[in-house]
Amino acid sequence: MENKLPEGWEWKKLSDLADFFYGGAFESSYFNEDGKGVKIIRIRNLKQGFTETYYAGEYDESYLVQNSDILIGMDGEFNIVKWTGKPALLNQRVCKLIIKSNDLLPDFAYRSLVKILKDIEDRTAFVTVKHLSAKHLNTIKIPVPPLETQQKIVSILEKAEETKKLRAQADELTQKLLQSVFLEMFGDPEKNPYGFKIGEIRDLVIETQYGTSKKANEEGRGIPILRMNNITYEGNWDLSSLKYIELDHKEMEKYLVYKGELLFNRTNSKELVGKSAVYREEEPMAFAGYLVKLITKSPVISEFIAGHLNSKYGKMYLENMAKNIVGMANINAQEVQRIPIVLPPIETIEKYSRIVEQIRKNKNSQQQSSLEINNLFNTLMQKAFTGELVL
DNA sequence: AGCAACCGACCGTCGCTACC
DNA sequence: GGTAGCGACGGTCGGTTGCT
Repeated sequence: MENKLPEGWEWKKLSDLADFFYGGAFESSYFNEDGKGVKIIRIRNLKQGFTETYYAGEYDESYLVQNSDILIGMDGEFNIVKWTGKPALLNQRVCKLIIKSNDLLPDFAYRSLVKILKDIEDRTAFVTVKHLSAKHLNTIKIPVPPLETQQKIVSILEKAEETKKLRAQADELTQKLLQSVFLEMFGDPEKNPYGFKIGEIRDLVIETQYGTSKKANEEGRGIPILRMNNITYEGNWDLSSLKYIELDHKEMEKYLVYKGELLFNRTNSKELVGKSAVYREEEPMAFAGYLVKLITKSPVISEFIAGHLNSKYGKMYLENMAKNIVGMANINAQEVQRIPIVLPPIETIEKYSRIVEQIRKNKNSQQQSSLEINNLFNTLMQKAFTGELVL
């Protein structure tokens, strides 16, 4: 862990350069979400996507967090964030870090701690959730270069992060491009500006099949089986967590999906029901019972239906179909086929399919470059704090 | 085939206890 | 008396099963 550092760098104990303040156990009966009192920072608030909580009771000023203070979550994930916003109260299990030494830039400390905490988290034993102790925080040592070097490293990492963000934005744009190509070629289905014939999905489908309800295994016995979490909301495939299933000859005939066929998620939460994607792998896979397979006249038609179902209009239609159901929403094989769809000439559909394929090819190479950027970023992080970065 | 209850993994938070 | 440590409660969510 404590490797050799270059000239001018030094391992220093964080507790010598900074003070830790731990949050108090504020009475939860004073918690509210109506904005009464002062904002309180609980562990969940170090992550995005949680509603803000306020505390309406008495408190000591020393528990207040100021803008740009560094906060560390001590339960569950050991998150670290720079607080932005008005002063707020520090709840129990959250720690505030105040750099007191002039030899350490807060931003440098913040960035080096991201990795250090991740390493500690990886090594922490746990029963239900991981706990970070104050004792442990006090033993943390960080490599400290001269101030000038710290500044350089911080600005390099900020730039690298910016690049990562740009890449992510480009990926998002590609997704939008797919949607606008559909809209451009076939028009808003509600208005049907090109005056295409309007039909139903059933007009394009030869046959539908439900998948198998047999239990899957994770050990890799048998062939891979597609489940609902393998289809993303956007209609792409995420094959990162596959399960497997053993099928006999007869079941193989019923429960395999082949290249160019369309899969539709029939049971899920209201927002996610109806996720659909065209199967694009050469080797067939099995599919689970909550997916419905639509066999169409040709792969280009599958692509067109998927484009329709994944368009803004398609999503809206699906959500309305499932609107009266509480909890798990359901759309069966008959109902999918009754969804209205424009029926453009086959030449237009073929052209659409060719464009989609081209965009997907680009997307794949983009994903490759995203991966490379992420790897580069990790290497950069690694090198930045061991002094291997040439500045 | 349709549906909802059930299951279990996940994990943030509570609050008891030991210790200074 | 206050704080740090930590076991476990219980909510949530994705997925599965079993009843009709």
